[in-house]
Amino acid sequence: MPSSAPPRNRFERRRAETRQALVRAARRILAETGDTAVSIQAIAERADVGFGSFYNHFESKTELFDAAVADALEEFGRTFDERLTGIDDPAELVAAGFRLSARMTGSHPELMQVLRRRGLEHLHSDRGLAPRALRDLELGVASGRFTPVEPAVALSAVGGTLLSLIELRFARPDLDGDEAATDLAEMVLRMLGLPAADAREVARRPLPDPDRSGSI
Amino acid sequence: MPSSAPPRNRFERRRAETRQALVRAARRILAETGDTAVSIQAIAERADVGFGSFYNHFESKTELFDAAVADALEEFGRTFDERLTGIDDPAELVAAGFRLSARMTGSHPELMQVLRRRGLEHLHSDRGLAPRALRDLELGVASGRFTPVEPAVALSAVGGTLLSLIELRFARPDLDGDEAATDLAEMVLRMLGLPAADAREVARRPLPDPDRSGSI
DNA sequence: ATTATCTATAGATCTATAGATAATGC
DNA sequence: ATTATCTATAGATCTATAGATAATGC
Repeated sequence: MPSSAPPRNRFERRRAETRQALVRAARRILAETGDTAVSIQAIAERADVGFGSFYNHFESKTELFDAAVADALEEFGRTFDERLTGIDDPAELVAAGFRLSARMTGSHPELMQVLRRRGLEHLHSDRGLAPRALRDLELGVASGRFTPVEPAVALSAVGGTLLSLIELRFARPDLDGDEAATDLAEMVLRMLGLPAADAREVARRPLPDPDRSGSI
Repeated sequence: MPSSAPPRNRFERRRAETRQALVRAARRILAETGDTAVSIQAIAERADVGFGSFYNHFESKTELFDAAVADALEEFGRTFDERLTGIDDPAELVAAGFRLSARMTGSHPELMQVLRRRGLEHLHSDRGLAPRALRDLELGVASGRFTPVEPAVALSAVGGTLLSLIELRFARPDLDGDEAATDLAEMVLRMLGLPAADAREVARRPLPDPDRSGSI
């Protein structure tokens, strides 16, 4: 996958656009129904791309949908990078991540639906967000802020709770999302070993400003 | 669904057996590949049942797979009932549930794989385990053992963590499962508001004996 | 007589590819 | 000249049903 090489000429740009159209269509389908048995014809139509073009880019539906999930995960990670860099207290980072995720169910619903359906199976992946989360958790333990525990177990706890927050946002839109996220973040910080008072305070620190970047 | 009426005569028994064969085949397929696009023909073969029989019991694959998930959830709940009745401290109940679930990935792998793939979408269902878990969490809050919080948020936290424990057991079979479950249970109890020392103690209480019931 | 299962099959749908068409590189 | 896209289609596969077969109820 030459995802590193940016398109040089018009050929490559057009090719990349067709591929992106297919990936975006797959993301929409994943978010709306999750039905990966949908026909390649329907996918191509959704992408507004000739039917045969599919085979210029992917060998199977599985391959396409995997690419779509990877694409969503990457966008999720990018948003985290944009919005959360500069926070170096691991506890605050966890809390901010929870609250940012809750807000993203409103601003990036399609992306979050994909995560909702496919996130669990990437929790212990060695690419994407998982390794970074692991590192932050280990950092928190090393600095004495978190109670020592097997890193994979801590990752499970935090990741599972985050996914269930996303599920909660979609399953119970009647609840106040930001409040739920804050409460859950506070709970997660207690889980990681922060004293109750600290957990309460850290979970309620204001999120960093969106800077000049658009809407979130 | 006349799931309440037990089969009276040989006709009804045979009919129920055919249906069960289809459901069990669907459970195996869900556990092994999760590929719900598999053909009805392949399902019928797997169940060792004539192809046309499928339509005597289900109108679509979706209907069959939903029944298979419901079947798995029910078995999960039944096992909890058998093994955890008699525990009335909500904190101990949560901890025992975590450790029992971890063990079940070894003793009931197929069942737990189904849960792994489909559990999240049933977290806030109004049938099955969710309502009971909600009740226990509310009980814990009422008795002062747990810190007060919106019940659905507590359910998200506990359920999400449990699902990620199941994921962890399958993704990292190299880790000691019972130890991971105990550690995670301890963390969840802290999350719910137990003091660290209490959480540690409760999470390590011995599980109730399997009584005369077979192997777990 | 009734009911469920099984086998066979028509018709629909889907996949993968071949060949024509259109756009750009050099 | 090269390359990607698009259209058309052959062949494979899948679904849903019709009708035959087998088993039980009464």
